[in-house]
Amino acid sequence: MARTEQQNQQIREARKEMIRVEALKQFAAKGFAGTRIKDIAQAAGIAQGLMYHYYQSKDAIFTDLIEDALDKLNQASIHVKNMDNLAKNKILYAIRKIYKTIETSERFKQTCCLIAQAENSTVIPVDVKILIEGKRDLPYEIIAEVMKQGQKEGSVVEGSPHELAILFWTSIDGLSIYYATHKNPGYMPDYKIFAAMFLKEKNI
Amino acid sequence: MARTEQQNQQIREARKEMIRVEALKQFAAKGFAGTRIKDIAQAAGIAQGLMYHYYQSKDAIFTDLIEDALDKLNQASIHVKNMDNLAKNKILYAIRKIYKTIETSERFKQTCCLIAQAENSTVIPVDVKILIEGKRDLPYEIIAEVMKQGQKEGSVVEGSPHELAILFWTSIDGLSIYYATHKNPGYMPDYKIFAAMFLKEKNI
DNA sequence: TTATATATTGAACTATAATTCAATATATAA
DNA sequence: TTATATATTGAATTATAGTTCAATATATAA
Repeated sequence: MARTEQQNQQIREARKEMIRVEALKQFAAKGFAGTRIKDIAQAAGIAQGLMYHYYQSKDAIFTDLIEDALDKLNQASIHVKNMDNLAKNKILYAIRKIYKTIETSERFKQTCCLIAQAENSTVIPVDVKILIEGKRDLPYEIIAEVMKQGQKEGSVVEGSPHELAILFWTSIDGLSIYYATHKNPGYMPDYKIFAAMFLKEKNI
Repeated sequence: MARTEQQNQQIREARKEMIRVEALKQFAAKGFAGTRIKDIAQAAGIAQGLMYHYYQSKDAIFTDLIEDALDKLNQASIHVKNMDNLAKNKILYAIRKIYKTIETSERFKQTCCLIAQAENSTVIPVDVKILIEGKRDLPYEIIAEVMKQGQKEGSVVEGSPHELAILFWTSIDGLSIYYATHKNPGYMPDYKIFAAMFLKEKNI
């Protein structure tokens, strides 16, 4: 016999993780169509053929990343939804958290960028389209609900909660794409400025 | 002899315009890497080979579109810069104009989306990179100047004018990408909500 | 040390997309 | 009508990228 099954599992998972890390970088920066398997393999320091020992196809890597990213985003959204607090504070918490994490975590920034690109792209694998179809709405719905709550509480500006949610997420998308591709800045603009779009009181 | 030179010129320009219209649609929806020459030709109703009678390469079509788009954006920015008015009004005018035009003109929406994608993509032809390098800054600079003017006049919120400009354009980018790829809505959220991010007074 | 299961490589293969080109169609000046 | 310059086609060619595979390396249980 050779290695135990457990050892192999461990190696397998470590390699897959390496591939995922590099693939995320590439997909976030270049989009699905613009990313080359060759480049991912090169960045991960392995032969191109080895990619297919761990992932069935380019589509499969992308699908894996997207599924993981959407799940994390949804989990975070649910966390905001379940907070026992004023809508105003939920909104401020969410924005601060997103801003802070984009600033401090390269991987999170790339993840935001990946989702933003995938949700707005028409040239992604059908599996991914279906995945997005099923998981995309929750963050929009939750933010819309929080906006509605805030309007009842008098802290959030007037307007369709759904439109406010679109404004919220599209602005986050735009920012994360910008900061994922522009190396220089590193720091994000003050989150309070962004929050002012939704909150009535300026003194936050 | 056959046709006069003038007649040929006319045909040539009409065909190029047809190609540009369809290419813009495709590039805006799929990005540079995700767009196929075959699809542009098909959409334009011509043989694939004919594309190369009018444009040297896929790169050349893209470059042509980007140059045109950047020039239009810069012209519009200069128009805002030269307005003899309070910063507050310049900002409101700019946002209202952009929102209104994204709403009413498919082509403008696609153009916004094209620029947003190109400026944030690392997989575009080098010529286009250079083009963007040279022409991208003006809209950012002009909005930053207007923000500074507004801060002096007391109408614009505190914070680095440059950061405010980034927030301005990345949010526009996010929105235009969203509305270019999601067919259903058609109408944009109220521009005043977006404007509230930058203006101190809520009663606009 | 040896046997063996799995990891790894790199070249071959296949699929897809960009580009070229020889052949043909077309419009108009003569 | 005819000659001819240019438009147009579609198939051939070339380039690029994804995938497969036979050969080889490696780690460890026995």
